Amino acid sequence: MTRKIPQSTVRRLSHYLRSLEGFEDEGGTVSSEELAARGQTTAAQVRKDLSHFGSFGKRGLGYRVDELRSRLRHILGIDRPWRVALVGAGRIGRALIEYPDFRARGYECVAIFDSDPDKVGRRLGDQTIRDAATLEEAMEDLQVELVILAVPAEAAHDVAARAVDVGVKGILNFAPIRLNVPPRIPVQDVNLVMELEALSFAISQAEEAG
Amino acid sequence: MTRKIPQSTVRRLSHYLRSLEGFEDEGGTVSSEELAARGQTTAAQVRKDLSHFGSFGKRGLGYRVDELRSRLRHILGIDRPWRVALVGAGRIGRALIEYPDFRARGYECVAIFDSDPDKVGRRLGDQTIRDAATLEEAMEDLQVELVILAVPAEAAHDVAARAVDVGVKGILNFAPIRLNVPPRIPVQDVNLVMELEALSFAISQAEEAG
DNA sequence: CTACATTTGTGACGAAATTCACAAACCGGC
DNA sequence: GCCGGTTTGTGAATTTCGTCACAAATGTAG
Repeated sequence: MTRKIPQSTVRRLSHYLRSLEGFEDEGGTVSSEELAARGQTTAAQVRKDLSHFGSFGKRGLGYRVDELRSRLRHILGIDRPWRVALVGAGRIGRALIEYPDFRARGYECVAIFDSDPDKVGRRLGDQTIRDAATLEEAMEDLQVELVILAVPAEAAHDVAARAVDVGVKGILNFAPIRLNVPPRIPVQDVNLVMELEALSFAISQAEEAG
Repeated sequence: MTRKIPQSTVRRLSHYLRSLEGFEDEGGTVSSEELAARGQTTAAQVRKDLSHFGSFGKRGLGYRVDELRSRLRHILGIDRPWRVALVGAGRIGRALIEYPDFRARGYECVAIFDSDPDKVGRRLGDQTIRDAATLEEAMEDLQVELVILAVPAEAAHDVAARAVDVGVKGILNFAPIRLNVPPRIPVQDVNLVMELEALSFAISQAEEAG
């Protein structure tokens, strides 16, 4: 029932959940048609996406909003808290950690590291910035599960390897390189330059065509 | 030769370019095999991706590094400067604008807007933050081509519509909603919550399987 | 209880992207 | 100039993803 799930399906699930959170009608139901309208997709796609994970939803009625919501949270793995560490207290790292939705969705920042001596010891959010040299010990103690990697490209491989060594389960990678970690460790790349380039590409294409 | 290009191809092109920039060997050549090794893909995929845009590269030899680099820049539309405006001078917008690669790649921030009176008039980077109410006039004067939209979800639709009205060509959207703009206007969504959820999903899946 | 109006879940189909495999092109050496 | 070793470019096969269409299930009205 739940084998190879397309990445695009996961992104849509996330989007469905976002739509459902805008719903106030607690006890109500929602049809695949309605979800599709909010999500730039089709009703069939919504049903197919959900069917990968079982069949909740009643024929003739639709999906119960509250149930679907908690199912999606479970599927996406956000029905439990995650212990997160930020490595690299630069602009991007800070922006993310102070992002209000971050904590609200169960991502709990339990440690922040940086290698810059000027930053070590200062506070950020409710954490004191630790020396990156103490990364292994601290991550093990604090049982960090997830690392947000926001360091320069040169340092990224090293940090990733060390984090994986002490049992981290996944990495959100802002460094513009492909990390070389064992395949069992999921890595999600976020690359703002790539997004900008995709945009300028699309514009250039549109100009040529039009 | 260059019709419907998959989004995944564009992302890979961007990645190839990043790899090539790490190359010092100016006059040298690189094979699809080598590019694939750096890019988490296959040699055939590299060749197929490039073949969408013509056939540069010499059989038996590979691709000339400097030529491929400039070709990719042209394809991605970054062989010319882009006039960019930032709307929303919050954490995310600031992080992006101060990102060193940003300007280095030809994205020139020519205006910053915010609706918060406390922020209007303050400086950010080399710009003074303008009142969002003056958006139309300023964008037209400054010939803004590209908008980075980093405002709360409630305001995003309105700002997007107004920007499109005064001739903006594309939008990099950080608001967690699907913008409702004419299809001729490319929109690139960046959604950090979605990335985190994709990551926790992948981890949960890996745990179930392993 | 029956007829009817909905809406899901899913197998069959079609489109799209990736991989395969190989002929054509190129270089260097002799 | 020709041969051998390489590597591209690309049609064809394969795999993956999205769409369609419809039977099965459910609620409602009478």
